[in-house]
Amino acid sequence: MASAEAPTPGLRERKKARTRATIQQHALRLFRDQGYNTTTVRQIAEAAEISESTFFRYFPTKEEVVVWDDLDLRGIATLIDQPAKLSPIQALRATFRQLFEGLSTDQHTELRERIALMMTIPPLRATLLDQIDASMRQLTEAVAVRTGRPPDGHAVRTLVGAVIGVGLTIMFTVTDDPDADIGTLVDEAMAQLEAGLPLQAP
Amino acid sequence: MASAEAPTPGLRERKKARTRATIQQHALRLFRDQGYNTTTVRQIAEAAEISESTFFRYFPTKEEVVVWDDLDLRGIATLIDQPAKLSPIQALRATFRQLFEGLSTDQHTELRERIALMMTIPPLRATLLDQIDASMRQLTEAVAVRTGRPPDGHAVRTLVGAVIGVGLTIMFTVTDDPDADIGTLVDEAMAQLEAGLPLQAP
Amino acid sequence: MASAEAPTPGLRERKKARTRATIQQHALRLFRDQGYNTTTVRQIAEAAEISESTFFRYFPTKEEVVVWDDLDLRGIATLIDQPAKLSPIQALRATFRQLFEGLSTDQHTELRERIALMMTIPPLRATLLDQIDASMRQLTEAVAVRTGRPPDGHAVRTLVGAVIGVGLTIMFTVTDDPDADIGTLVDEAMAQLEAGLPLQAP
Amino acid sequence: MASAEAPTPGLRERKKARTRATIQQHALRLFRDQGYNTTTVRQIAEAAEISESTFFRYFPTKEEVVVWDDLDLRGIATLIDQPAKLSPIQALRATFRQLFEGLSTDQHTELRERIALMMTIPPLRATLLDQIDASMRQLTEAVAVRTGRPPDGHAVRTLVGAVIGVGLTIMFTVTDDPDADIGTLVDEAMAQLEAGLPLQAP
DNA sequence: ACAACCGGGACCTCCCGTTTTT
DNA sequence: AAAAACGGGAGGTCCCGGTTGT
Repeated sequence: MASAEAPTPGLRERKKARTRATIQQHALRLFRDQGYNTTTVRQIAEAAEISESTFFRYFPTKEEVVVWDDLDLRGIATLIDQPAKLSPIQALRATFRQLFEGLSTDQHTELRERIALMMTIPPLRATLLDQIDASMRQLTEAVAVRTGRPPDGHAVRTLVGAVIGVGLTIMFTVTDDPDADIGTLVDEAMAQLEAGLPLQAP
Repeated sequence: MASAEAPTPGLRERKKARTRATIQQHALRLFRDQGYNTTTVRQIAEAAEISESTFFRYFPTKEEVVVWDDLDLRGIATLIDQPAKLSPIQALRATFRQLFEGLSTDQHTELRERIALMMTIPPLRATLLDQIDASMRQLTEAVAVRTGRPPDGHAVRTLVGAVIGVGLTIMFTVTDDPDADIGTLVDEAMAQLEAGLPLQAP
Repeated sequence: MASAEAPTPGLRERKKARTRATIQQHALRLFRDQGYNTTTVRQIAEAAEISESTFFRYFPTKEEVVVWDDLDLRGIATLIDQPAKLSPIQALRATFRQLFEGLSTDQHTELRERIALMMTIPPLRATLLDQIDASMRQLTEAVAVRTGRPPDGHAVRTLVGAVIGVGLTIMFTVTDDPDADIGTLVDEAMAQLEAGLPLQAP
Repeated sequence: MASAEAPTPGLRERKKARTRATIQQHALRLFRDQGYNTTTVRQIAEAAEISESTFFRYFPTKEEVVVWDDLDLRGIATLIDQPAKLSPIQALRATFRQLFEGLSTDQHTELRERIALMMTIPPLRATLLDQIDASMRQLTEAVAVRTGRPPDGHAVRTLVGAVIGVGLTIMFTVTDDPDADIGTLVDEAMAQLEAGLPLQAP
């Protein structure tokens, strides 16, 4: 199978994942309360009840604690599992829907906060291009596999570019309007892409 | 008066502006050569032949030295001039075609170099988000006007997002492959968008 | 008895010795390739395919991995085995000859590298005096036993001092000239000591 | 001119030199009292009443605080003045005798204290190798000149090594036994070297 | 006024002893 | 008994505000 991971990854792995999530939650809370630059790694470590060393074992830099995300990983796996008869955009739409439906309210809030931070804090904005680049590569590869086309073909790249672009739009929107629902925005946008971007002149 | 600025700002002001520009040039050169984080303020100060203290008199933080306002999109006027019967994507495609056809070889080369710079130099990457934001706003406004829809509607934003996204893809492509022709890439991508991103599963 | 070691130390002991040697070899290679301070214990452990904890079970500190040597131990045993009729210097010369003859080419190279490291890396230089001190005490004791003199007598100490001193000289020589053969240098120097340091004014 | 420096280097320079010396003194005192590894840079900084940053401005690493160029061997001139008919060892013995006879009681005490310091304080032990190296080179050169042999020949080097080695022995002895008379120890040891290290098996 | 200097603190890497999991 | 993980803390670089010297 494609996802060659044990279904229950062992106690160790689960604990690590939990610790990782805990650190991120405390960090985001502190960032929200008192700002990014004025929050020290030491404070995060104390809040998460770990040592500073452990923090850096989980996140190589302070920036990564905001940037890190396992949505990409899960997203790819979910995408692969979509029925083969769906078109790429349909498959992506289904994937996103599943991903966002699986989020609890807390996770949804956290996601929004991370987006807002990434769009707002200069050193984090600086890393956004890397994020985009990485996401594009993963998506391109997955779409190429689904459609049997070469991953460096223009058709695949253009489609992925459009998807990433609407994602960016939504990140701007969410940053401006904290009440917006990400899942809904994404689904509507994907529907529009699926329909061929119908927006005729009046 | 506060807002009363002299038309010729006086010798002292001009000298300050020149120093400011000098510092910025040296900083950007060093950033390009050896990266942002690995370039120290001391090195910038030495290159610009000033003291570290003086650096901080001109720029409150190291991050500020990167502010960059040169690039922007000129094409709104061309977009507005397109025949009203064209759909937004058709109008955009025509606009881009005219813009790139109007470029001399030198201009084309320069454009590619600027793109490669922006994608390559970390602090410029950091400002890319501002560029994207500004471009999105302008495009959104123009498309809203063309279509008579509200500029904050999701349909318009999604369309603009997709266009910007394929633009990003092309910037990545051009950076990787210096022989690619930007105009052709853009036109092909817009054609694909116009066709509704047809990419069915095999 | 303290000195009662089994002649064949048992499988477990032999395996430990082999692991110890493996760790040391990888460490020395890494030190040579990328420097002492810039080589981490983690890298050594990975190269030797053990865990960090295991590294510290075999060597209490990172420094010890360079300093450690079983030549001394074996040297004393070999010295004791020399015929009683040999003078101390003759016995030492025979001992050294046997020791160096027993070295493979690889061991010889490794010995030279360790010497060069110890002479070159500051924190290791710092431990050299301890090495010398320990060697002197062992040698003094052994020579005192052979000659039936008190180990704190000046005659014994002076002789041992001279031997250690020429050893130091050879270490300097080997560090400067990597092509020198340690065994030959030692044997020549011991011959000269045996002859009473004949070096008359012309 | 060789030393192209102003005779009075300005208040700033003098203050820097004083700070540098102060830091070094406090560091060495702490190293002696509580060991090198167990003394932190923070402690040194506090003792010298500076900040940690300032410490690292003066010394790039903790190790560097130990660089020490004060001690050196003055005796080459005396050695050269010895009658040409003396063998190298005889000449050295005469040289040492004259040097130690010329020492006042205070100078003798100070010499012993410096020896004890160098043997006791780890970072100074670390520099001992440099001292030995320098001494060896000077001695080698002088002996080579006296005997008309090449300074890189093994005979000369071995002889010098032996002399340095007995010197080391004596330094150990003096450190252990503060009542020993250095001059006497040196003279006896040189006599033994002169006699060809006679120490037969019983 | 401008350079040099200093202090304080954040970030991050590394070492190494201790605890937990397998 | 081996590994992995963790804790604690030192070393060392950098940023940036404030002070002192020229």
